[in-house]
Amino acid sequence: MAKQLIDYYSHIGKMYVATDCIIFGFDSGELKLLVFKRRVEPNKGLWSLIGSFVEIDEDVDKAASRILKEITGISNVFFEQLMAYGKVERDPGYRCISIAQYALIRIDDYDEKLVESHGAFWYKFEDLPTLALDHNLMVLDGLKRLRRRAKYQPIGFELLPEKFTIPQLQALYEAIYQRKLDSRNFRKKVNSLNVLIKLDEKDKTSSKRGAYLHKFNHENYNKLLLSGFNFEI
Amino acid sequence: MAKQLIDYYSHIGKMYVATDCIIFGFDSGELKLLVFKRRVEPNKGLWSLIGSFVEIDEDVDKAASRILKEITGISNVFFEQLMAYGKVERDPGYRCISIAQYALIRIDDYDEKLVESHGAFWYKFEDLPTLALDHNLMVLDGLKRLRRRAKYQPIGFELLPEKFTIPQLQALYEAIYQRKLDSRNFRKKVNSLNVLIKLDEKDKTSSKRGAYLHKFNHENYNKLLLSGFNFEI
DNA sequence: CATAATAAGCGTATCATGAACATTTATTAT
DNA sequence: ATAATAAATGTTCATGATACGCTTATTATG
Repeated sequence: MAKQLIDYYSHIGKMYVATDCIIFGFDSGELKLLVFKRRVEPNKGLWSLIGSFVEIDEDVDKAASRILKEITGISNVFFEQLMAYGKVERDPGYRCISIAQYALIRIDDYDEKLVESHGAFWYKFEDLPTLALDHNLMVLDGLKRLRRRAKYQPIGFELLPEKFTIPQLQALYEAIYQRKLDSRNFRKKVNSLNVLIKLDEKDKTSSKRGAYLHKFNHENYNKLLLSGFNFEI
Repeated sequence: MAKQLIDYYSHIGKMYVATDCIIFGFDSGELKLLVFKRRVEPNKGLWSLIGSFVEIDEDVDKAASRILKEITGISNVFFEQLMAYGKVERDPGYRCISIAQYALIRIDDYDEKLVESHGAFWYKFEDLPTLALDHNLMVLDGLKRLRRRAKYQPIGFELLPEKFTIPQLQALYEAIYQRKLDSRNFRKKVNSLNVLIKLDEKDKTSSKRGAYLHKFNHENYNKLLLSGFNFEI
């Protein structure tokens, strides 16, 4: 059988396989994206998504975990595969397909020193420069997916700190959708989901009155997921 | 620069890259899937999705087109990438990642002889056997995607012949969602979209009275897509 | 030729959900 | 004491989803 395998596979070309991470963060009311200066050709010196080749004995998703851990210091970052990018000419160096992943991180969680030491930078989403290879396309596709997902799962919660206020949550959704939302309707929708636990603490950084902090109720959230809900806003 | 490229890439393992097609069809009220008997190890003889390795100078989506053309004889089949499957152990032969695509074909369109000559077979979706490698997982993921997509685009139309009746369309959606739909509400919804052209012909194969045949209005459909509609049923 | 049988086709009432919109409240700074 | 600021809350209206029963066109049959 081993012989037959070799015969069958041997005329086929092998390729490089990479995975690139579209890392979304949220900070001071702005949606941000983590990028770094590419250190290798092609496109050396250009801003680029953070990625790596997939090792021959490594699962693709493990490779993404590894990259995310390396650059942010966090080991359980929320990420999910977007799709594979497989045009022949996408990388002018060698034939290389890339599997894009999009990740959401709580911007207060990450290890700032570590990020800086890799020459990485949180770019405001709107000001994003031209990125290496087909990375701008990946980012656009990633944002579309983030928007679509945010409608069916309160996925945005992943981008906020452990404790957060309703106005902060609203600002996040406004950043994701790039439009203003009505605060009364937003509150109503969020509360109707029963996935927030109101705490007795207030956050007074943005108003005199202060806004109540909330925690995420993971148990109710999981129940909700199973029953197939809708977070259209 | 060439030298540097080689230095950089040379320590990385290359892999086989394949693409596998989840081909949905619809026939006599049943959702079906096109599979064939695998002719190579590993899993030789098992039913399998139809796939192929991606050539070194071939785009991934071109490879999928090629496969679909080869097996069905149709050259503009609707298909879309699902995602990449990249577990190390997914193929016990060699390290090989696969990019799954899901395709929808009008079952009356395809070239029956050609399909048979490849040893392919339209399996009823519910009766699907164990497939090779991780193909059952791909199929499940593909169905989920099909269902999700069918809510936002009348994607199901792709699975019907040029001319079809409303009851046929309803049966298709019932097959996709595996539940009965109310015919009055279904009609109302479909008609409100203004994407069907009612013809003067009737199809009498399933009733004495006969049901009016309809065509798909591509122009209105494209307008609708742009305005971002919703086909939730 | 009359009648039975069958699926196609249509309309209405009710309910749930999203959208629009203004005022009061808690707190701090002056 | 007052002004300033953002947080918090409730109601109405429109739209779309769901539930539900009756009529119609046609063929087969006795």
